[in-house]
Amino acid sequence: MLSCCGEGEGRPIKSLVEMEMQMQMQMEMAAPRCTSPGCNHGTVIEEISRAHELTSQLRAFLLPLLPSSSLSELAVDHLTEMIECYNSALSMLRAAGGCRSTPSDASGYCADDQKRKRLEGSEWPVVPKKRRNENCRPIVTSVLYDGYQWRKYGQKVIHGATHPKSYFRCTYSKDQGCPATKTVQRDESDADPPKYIVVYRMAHTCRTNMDANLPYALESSATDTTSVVVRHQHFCPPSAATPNPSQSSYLSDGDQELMHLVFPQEVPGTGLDTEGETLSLPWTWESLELDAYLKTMMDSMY
DNA sequence: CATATTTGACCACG
DNA sequence: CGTGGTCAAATATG
Repeated sequence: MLSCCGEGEGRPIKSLVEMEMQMQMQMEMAAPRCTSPGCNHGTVIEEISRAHELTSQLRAFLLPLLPSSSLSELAVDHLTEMIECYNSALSMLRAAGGCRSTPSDASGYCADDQKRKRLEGSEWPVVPKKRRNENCRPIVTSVLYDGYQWRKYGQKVIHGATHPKSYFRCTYSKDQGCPATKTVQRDESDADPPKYIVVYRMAHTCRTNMDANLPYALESSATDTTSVVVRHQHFCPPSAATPNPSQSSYLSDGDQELMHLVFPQEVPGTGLDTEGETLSLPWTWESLELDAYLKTMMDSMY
């Protein structure tokens, strides 16, 4: 019934590789344009930001589809690495061109390796009461689902900001000592769809998502349906996997609107109502005409 | 009962 | 001392 691990197994991978190549080409083409006289620096940043956003969406959309295989992990790794590259490129461009950066972007992009090493050997939740903006990865995106499971632990009204900032830590922070945290704050602009400034701190050390799901998928490998269902439970956006609003990491205080970010309006049949309270899920791509949607995504990049 | 969110308090940084 | 990040008790939900 669900063909995620069936005959269509190779298709997502193929699409993924093709799209990776195209997006990398776009990124390579965008950078040189930046150096030409009269180049609109902001436009280049805008284009790369768009590519970054689309890559993030692509990764989120493909996670539930990929079968459990080393090739799938490789593909996801590539996508993740691409996102990192976009971040790096954006930070370099912003630093070089003095362009507007996000509020938390003052120190620019920097890898988390430093901080990861610093935290090695320490026990959760030994984290500084207050962190600086060092070792953070600010991202401006309209898609909040990033494939990880987050637990909200705080919300603050930030001085001068219209919208509150939400604080999330990895769901497995206690179980596995994963130090990953992130903050999400809606951008001040009235962009449609609304943009969110997501600041990631620390890298995930937990084995979740792809890896953590492998045992489940393998155990139920006898029936593809079960396998897929389990995978959906883990990969679904938190708001979808946990219809209970109080158990959603994204639905607090005015964040109801975030629901559509997980299920973009271009994707039909998500079963979401406008209140974000009733979900006719599980979320399945079966009726989503993935190919058509991916094609639309790619077309929008050119 | 287990798990997740909410929210006021606390605390460190600048 | 103001601000932002985190804690933890209260609360909500299945």
